[in-house]
Amino acid sequence: MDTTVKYLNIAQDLTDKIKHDLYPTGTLLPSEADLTKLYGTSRATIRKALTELTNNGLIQKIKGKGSVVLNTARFTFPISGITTFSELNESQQMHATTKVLTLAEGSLPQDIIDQTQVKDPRVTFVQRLRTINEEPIVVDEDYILKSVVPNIPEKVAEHSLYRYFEETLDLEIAYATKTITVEPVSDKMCQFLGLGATNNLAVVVRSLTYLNDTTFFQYTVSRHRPDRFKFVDFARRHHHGQ
Amino acid sequence: MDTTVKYLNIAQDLTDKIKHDLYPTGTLLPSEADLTKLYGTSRATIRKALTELTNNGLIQKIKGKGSVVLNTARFTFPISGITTFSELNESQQMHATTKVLTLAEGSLPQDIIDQTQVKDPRVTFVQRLRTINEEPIVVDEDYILKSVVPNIPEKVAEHSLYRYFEETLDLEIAYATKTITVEPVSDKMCQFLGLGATNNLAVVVRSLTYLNDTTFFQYTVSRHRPDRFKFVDFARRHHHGQ
DNA sequence: TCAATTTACTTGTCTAAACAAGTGTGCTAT
DNA sequence: ATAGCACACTTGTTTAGACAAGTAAATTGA
Repeated sequence: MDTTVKYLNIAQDLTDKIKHDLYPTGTLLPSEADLTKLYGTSRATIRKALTELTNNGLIQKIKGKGSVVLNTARFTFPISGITTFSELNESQQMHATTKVLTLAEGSLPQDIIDQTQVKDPRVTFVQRLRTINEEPIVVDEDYILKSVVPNIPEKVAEHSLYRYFEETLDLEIAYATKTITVEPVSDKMCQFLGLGATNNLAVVVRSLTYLNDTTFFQYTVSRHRPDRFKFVDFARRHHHGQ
Repeated sequence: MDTTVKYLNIAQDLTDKIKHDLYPTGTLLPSEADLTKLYGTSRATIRKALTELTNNGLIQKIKGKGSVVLNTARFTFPISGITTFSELNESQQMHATTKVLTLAEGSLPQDIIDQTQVKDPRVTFVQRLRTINEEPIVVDEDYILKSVVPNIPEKVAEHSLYRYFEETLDLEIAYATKTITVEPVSDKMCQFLGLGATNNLAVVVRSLTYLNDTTFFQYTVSRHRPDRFKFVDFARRHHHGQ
């Protein structure tokens, strides 16, 4: 929490104050000059903090006017960015469970080997069923490179892979590429998800996850019940000028 | 194109060079010091340009090493951010058409009035069917506030709304919130999308779009054929530290 | 030979300062 | 009264410099 990095601390502090309605939606934040005095820092540092808030969709800066606090109420379900099931579960108040269906050694699917040019395709394969309020929501299949994570204890699979990666192994997860499609799934998958016979479609989210040093280390296929799937995104318009 | 803003020009130049393989995937960009000399500018400006590339998923910066060019080949279909059908159509090479099904005046749906607190709910309603290679792909329904855009010529609806907003009306589109869900749709919608009787599910993307001064001005509901829908995203991991 | 240290180079953070440009208020001259 | 202007305040861009901290290769010492 004490990041020792000023601009992140300031960004966190401003974020907290916005969430606690100390800076209400629709009002202006103090000007950069005022914030500079308030936090006893330089304007460049304040601006770096405000850039964070802008990227997170918390404020909109207007030249000549100031920083408007945006309505963040609709954003209580932020699945954009890389957020995990456990983190989602903790931020919301829900009765969620994770059941490990499979935990085994195996190899990365061939198309992913081709895509990532990985040398050593040995992986730990984890298949898990996630439920919320006793209702099946999603089946996650993770392929985790053994060259990066040699083994995964069963207890870890039952809880949070990411916490194990980041807190125990000190891996620095940096970025991921995701695709979302809708596809028919196998009968067994329909059973897991509790899908009726009339409809065998699931929402499939495929992720390739990379570490800070750009090494690929995890491939995930998540199959969601279509009637329980919701993806929320905040997007800024980049000026697509010629 | 000549933005007169240095860091954006540099970012565009570096982006072009990466796309043309002048800086190949997996190699390092010149160091910030070298780029400073190359472009005859300050390091802060170079760093602002590199931040753009980082946000766009083109490079990964590694402290002490440099900026690694990422494999952008898989990203030829970037629907993340706010990108429109027309822009997509032009960047890819496809035979796409737009057919205007409805162009009328109306009112914003009540739930959106509540969500946005808009005072004047009068809108122009545009319903359009998009096809690619003679195949129906998506039906877009746009509700555009008359208080911001008084009227929309039919010819504009046939081509690009955004080009009209940005280039003709000089509106500055800033950000949008999106949700993606999967929902059953009406029989008529099934007809438009060419969906068989066995399956009446469509991928529904709802967007609330805002201008630079935070005024809400457009609500869009897009219903996609599930078997033709693909959403691609690049996401960075924010450190969810305590 | 090999481990430890130094050194050079890299990115990350922070500061202070200047000017450009957009917004809004209020005064002034007509 | 009102149109126009000046002024104060806002964010946006750019510069130059300093130090911290991570990486990797070269050097040194045992």
